[in-house]
Amino acid sequence: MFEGSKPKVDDVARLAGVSTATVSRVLNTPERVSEKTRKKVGAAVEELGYTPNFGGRYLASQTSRTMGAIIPTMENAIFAKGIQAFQEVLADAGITLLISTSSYDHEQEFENIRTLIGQGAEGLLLIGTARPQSTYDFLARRNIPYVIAWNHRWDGKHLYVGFDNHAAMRELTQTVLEMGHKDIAMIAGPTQFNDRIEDRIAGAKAAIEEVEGAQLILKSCASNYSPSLAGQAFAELMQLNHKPSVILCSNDVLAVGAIMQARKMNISVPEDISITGFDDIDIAEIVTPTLATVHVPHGRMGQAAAGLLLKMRAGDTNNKSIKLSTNTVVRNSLRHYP
Amino acid sequence: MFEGSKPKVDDVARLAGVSTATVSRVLNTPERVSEKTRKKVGAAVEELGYTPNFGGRYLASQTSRTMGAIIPTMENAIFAKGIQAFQEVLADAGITLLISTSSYDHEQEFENIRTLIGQGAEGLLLIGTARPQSTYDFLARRNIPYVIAWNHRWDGKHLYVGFDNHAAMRELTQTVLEMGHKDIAMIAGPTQFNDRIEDRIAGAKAAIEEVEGAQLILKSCASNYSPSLAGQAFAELMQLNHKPSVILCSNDVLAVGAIMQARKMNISVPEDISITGFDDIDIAEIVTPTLATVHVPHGRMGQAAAGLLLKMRAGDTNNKSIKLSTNTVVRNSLRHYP
DNA sequence: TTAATTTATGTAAGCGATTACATCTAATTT
DNA sequence: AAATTAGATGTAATCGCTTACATAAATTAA
Repeated sequence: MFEGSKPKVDDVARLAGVSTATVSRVLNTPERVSEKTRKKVGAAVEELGYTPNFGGRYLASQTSRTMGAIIPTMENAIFAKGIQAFQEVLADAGITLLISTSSYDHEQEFENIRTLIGQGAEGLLLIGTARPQSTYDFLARRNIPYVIAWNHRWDGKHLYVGFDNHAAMRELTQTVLEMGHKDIAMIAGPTQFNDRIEDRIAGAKAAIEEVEGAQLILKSCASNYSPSLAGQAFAELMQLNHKPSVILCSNDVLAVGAIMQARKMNISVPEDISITGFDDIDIAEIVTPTLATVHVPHGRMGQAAAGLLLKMRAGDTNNKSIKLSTNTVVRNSLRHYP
Repeated sequence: MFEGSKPKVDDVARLAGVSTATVSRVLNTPERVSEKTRKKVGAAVEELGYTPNFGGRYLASQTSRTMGAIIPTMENAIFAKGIQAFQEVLADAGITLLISTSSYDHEQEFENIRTLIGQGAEGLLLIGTARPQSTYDFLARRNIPYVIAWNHRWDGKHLYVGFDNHAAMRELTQTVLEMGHKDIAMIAGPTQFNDRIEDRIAGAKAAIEEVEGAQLILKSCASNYSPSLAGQAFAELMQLNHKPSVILCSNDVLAVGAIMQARKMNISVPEDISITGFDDIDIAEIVTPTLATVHVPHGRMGQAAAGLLLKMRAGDTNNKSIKLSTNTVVRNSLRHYP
């Protein structure tokens, strides 16, 4: 009780009157130990409050039962649900998840990858594809299984567990076009470290090019998760002579920023202008008017990513990317034009 | 490049033509190595893409440079900002953060604690005080530094980095009372694993008892983070003969649930009824009407918790709890009565 | 009953790093 | 120039655990 130091296998072994090997077996392969000793050892473990030291275990067994996830930020709800689901599946399989955030920075992401690998991560969840080739080379050289989530491409370069941002945005845009909109603006954050946004922009463009007379005004926003910067972008769009009738935002956070700004400026949505988002996070249904957006199955994506990594960890080499479907959700922020 | 196996100190040492001890010194105490060898070793590390193995390092040095945080859930934005700040401070100090979620379950939290300690966590961030004594005993026996965040009590039992939920709720309630409300309802989630909610309820009661003729109807909600269950609780309150003029919700998520339900039922907030929340997360300003709530400095709390744990890790034993101040934010969902 | 097999347990060699201590070289002092 | 000291590097023990192999005990077969 007053011993600050942690009990070790030897302590447990001594108390239970067995060898350290037996203690280890009880912990790792209980079926190989007789009922009787199993109980003795169990009692000793309990009494001492023993927890195996990860370092020793990892070193000896060469397996860490650990995986890593690197997300751009936790502040944004976009990743929360997916990561939560990811973690739950791993926890059920007895795997600990290490999470770190890269702040949308390649160097920091690389540092995080190094650290996680050093910590013994047996698999990595990465968000999106945009990162230097050197990072991929590092991963390949080390032979670390990883999956790319939140996006899906057909390039066959990586294992994806995500959705087709291009197709999803294209579909949403088609819906918008069918409603009669021709003058379409888009507020999107930086694409430099964010392939998802890049694909969404391309998807919108593709849809618009198919319709005669429709045109896109692309307005960039300095951040992908700052409602106030999106509000600023909205305000600038409203100063144009030829105003758009709808604004597609690259995600829900920006869309909400735009809606809030519209309210401030006494511009009513959707009467004066329609606004759409992407992701369908909680706020999409909370904001007034409710936000038309693209629904993304975040939970299922996290689960699928975990499942895939677990399979890879088990040695399964014949794995395929998983494409999840999204769907356009029309809500009050979007209406027919005129 | 094609070697799947990870390079080890020996590999680096061989390539650089030095001993493993020197490689280790370059990595950990570079000032003890001559400029020349430092460069040689650095080049070798670079060429091999070497990352020290955590297990070996931890075992030998007895220091993991790792801390753990256990939060009830990630789905709820309530913890995101604080944890993000916590992680940033740790990362700056070169400490890796391990995060796991307990789903508001004591057993699972205990399991997580064991795992994190096994992983070498040198400090733990826990949310709130409500957990079995046995968990605290375990922590004490192992001599693991921990801080309790998201709450602050004067009992001197733990190191807190948080705010006084009781006082904060009391202050909000006083504001409500000063606006003339007498019939006050409160929607609160389960208190069983959640001391913060318990304190908030007590705080509201304390304020109400001070005012003659004021009374509290406590309506419990089966979850602390389900807007729809809060909506249900709201609907039930609306069936009372003697309806309250204001509903205090134990957090913003529940408050938003109540507001949404009110809208569905064609009850207007705040004309027909006022609603308040707690936490001041993003949605408080997004929802219509904007939500009156208690502002909590989540970011500063995370930073302070990290700072405190770092100090404890450095051996500083004379640490004190940190109480952060909150403030009542009156917004449109709350108005004078009548 | 003895031999063969199965099952349970123990012994001891690593796993990959760090670090106390020893050694060697170079710089400084006397 | 010899003696002392400081600085750089190497040698080898060590951290806590797992596991291949060896051994002992229990069971089954012959």
